Amino acid sequence: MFRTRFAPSPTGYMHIGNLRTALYAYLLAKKHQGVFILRIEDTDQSRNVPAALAAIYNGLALAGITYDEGPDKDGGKGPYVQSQRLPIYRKYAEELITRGAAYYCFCQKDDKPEPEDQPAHPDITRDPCRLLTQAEVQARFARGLTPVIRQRIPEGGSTSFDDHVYGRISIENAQLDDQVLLKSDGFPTYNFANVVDDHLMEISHVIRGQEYLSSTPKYNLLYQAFGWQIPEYIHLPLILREDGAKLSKRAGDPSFEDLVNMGYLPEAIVNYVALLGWSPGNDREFFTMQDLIEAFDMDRIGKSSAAFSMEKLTWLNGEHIRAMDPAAFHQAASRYYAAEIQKLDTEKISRLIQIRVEKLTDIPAMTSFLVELPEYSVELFENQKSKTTLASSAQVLSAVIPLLGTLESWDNGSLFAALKEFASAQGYKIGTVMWPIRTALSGLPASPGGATELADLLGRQETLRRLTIGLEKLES
RNA sequence: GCCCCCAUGGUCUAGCGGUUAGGACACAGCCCUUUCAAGGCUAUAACUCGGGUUCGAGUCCCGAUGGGGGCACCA
Repeated sequence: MFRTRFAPSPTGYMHIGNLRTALYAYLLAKKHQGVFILRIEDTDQSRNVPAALAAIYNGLALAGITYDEGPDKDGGKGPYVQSQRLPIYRKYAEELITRGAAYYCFCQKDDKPEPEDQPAHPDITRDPCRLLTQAEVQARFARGLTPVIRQRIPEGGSTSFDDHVYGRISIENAQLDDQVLLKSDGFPTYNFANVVDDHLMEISHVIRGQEYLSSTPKYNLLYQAFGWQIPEYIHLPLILREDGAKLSKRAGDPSFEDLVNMGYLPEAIVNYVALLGWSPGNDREFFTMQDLIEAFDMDRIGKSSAAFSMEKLTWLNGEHIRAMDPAAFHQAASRYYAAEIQKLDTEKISRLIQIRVEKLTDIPAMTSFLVELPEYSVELFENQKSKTTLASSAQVLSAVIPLLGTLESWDNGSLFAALKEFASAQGYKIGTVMWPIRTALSGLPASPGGATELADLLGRQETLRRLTIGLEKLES
């Protein structure tokens, strides 16, 4: 039975790296008809942000990642919030002491220099409390001191483990710190809570970032001390910025929610992120969540870190937008239409722009000309490819205004037919007729739709008004 | 500083001892076309460097270089 988990700490928002970790854990579970669990790791009281919990729930929901067990979905292995499991950690930490794999440490926090004060990290020095006798420990308790519980790392030797993506990793025990398992505030550290919970929640595959690679031996020592079965490890390569730096909110790198607000489709982001560190082994790049579940294979996760490319995401987003059902796209696009645009036929607009939109946030700028004709220069009427000049444009417009004024039906088909007929009757290349009209209607060098499509959208009255403005520009 | 990991075009990647080193993004050009986009085609662009092993290394081994990560009563 595959049981995987996503175990974020509620510190703010969903990073891209977190999203991918959650996604892979979800995909692996679903691929094997397993169970995906959400566990909240809120053991650092100083870092908890109340709203962050909501961000996690929203983020997962938005991404389409659904958990089978979690804080609000009891699967019999709860509670799924670590701050609600304090007695459990204490019990197991004390058990570790009896087993000789941990010890009480009465040193004060400030006894050791802060990491940043240490210019270069010295070799690991063992904590003096390691040697405390039972009696000495009792004496300190009697004085009212509250200790932390530290892991007792074996003196010599080395500890190894097998990682699904990185293979066998081996570290000298001398490199391993006697880390704190239970803090003086009674909360466990990540290092400990993780091991206890993964065991108790029967997690079969631990999926997490590569930053845990070198501390994993410490966790294994814990599993061994308890006599617990060690889970499969799947460490994921890091996601970097394109300049090679680490992705970080502080450096302005967007979170998952930020990207959604920037006009990216959650499914496109999920698709893109899935490809960062994993490859299906063929040339396929477009995946829905269902596709991913079917195609995902943990053996195909790569080892080297990947750079997050906004450009490629943007392209993939365009692919997803184009692949949308027109009705679905219209719905997604609707909230980006300005109030004045709503007076026009927005369904028609949606059909026109769907293949041209890369991000939903492109929509306002792409459509604003429909409401207000932009100020434009008369040179816009000159276009080499369409064989237009200021003179030809003036001729075309003056002839076309009366023609369209009396056209029987006003729709794209009729408009196109009428103008095409006009062009061939006058011996014009079709572009020579269409260009000045499109230009006068949009005031732009490029527009989402051709002359007749824009005319259809704007209606007869506005079309004639804009054509007249264009003609006046040409004649002045 | 010590330890761990990684290394194919600018970016994401395929490759798993014998390939004209494949695809995608981006870029440039052409075609299509009522502008743009989309689509189609073409071009430019890569195995970090040394040593081995082998008849034969992008692929295996060692080293160097470069990059990343870890070394908290943070996760």
